[in-house]
Amino acid sequence: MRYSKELVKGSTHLLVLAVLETEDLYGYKICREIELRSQNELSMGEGTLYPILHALEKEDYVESYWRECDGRSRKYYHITRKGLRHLKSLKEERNAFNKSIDKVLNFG
Amino acid sequence: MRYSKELVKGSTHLLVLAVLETEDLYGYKICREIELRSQNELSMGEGTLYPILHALEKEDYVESYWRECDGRSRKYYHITRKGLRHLKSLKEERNAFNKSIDKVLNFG
DNA sequence: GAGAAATACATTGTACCACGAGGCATAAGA
DNA sequence: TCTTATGCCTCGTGGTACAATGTATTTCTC
Repeated sequence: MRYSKELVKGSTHLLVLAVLETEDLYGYKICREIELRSQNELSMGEGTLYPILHALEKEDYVESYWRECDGRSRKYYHITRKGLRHLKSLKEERNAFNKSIDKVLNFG
Repeated sequence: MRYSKELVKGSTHLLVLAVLETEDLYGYKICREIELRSQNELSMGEGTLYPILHALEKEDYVESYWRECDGRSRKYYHITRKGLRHLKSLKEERNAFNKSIDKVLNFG
């Protein structure tokens, strides 16, 4: 990513789930979608994305299925209801965390 | 901290420098100050803080000096001009990063 | 039609970093 | 006296983003 590796941590699952909230997508397309939405300010490598997708699937936050299209097989990911709840809680955690940081930064 | 370890990453140096911007403090007090300012929503362990202070000093973002007070020796840290510049850039990076995340979350 | 670039999946090894657990010592309060 | 708070520090662990690498297909360019 453009940002320090450490800042990015903790936001990757959030980003992936947020993109999948809109529509089912396959891995490669998720990377492109994150770049598109962030106007190329964020870009998640595939070496980062695929392990995340597998982890999310293992926890039943997403489901995968293969789909043939344009004579090409792609592995699509679909966010589950559990995943939607998780996404919501990740967003809330992010908001609360940012507020806490702001308290320290803008104290007094 | 109350928050997931990963969210916290990338914000620790920012927090420490932000606290030192106001006044010189020693390690133990920095921990307490972060708790105070965040109303106990953030709490940095000493095992986290001290390595950070040493790293910040190594990069000339802070300077340390020993001071005797109340019959007790404490190692105070002072933010340098270089440290102030670094703090400013960390704040800017944080703002930009949050905006980028928001773009992905609130797309379309 | 040949070669390059994009598409698409994935694994592995590395480096970094927050944190808990410990260690040591002194001062204050119960 | 004993516990708690203060105050410094180190080390081992686990988690995680990422680069590097591998494989295969399709599309674009010359």
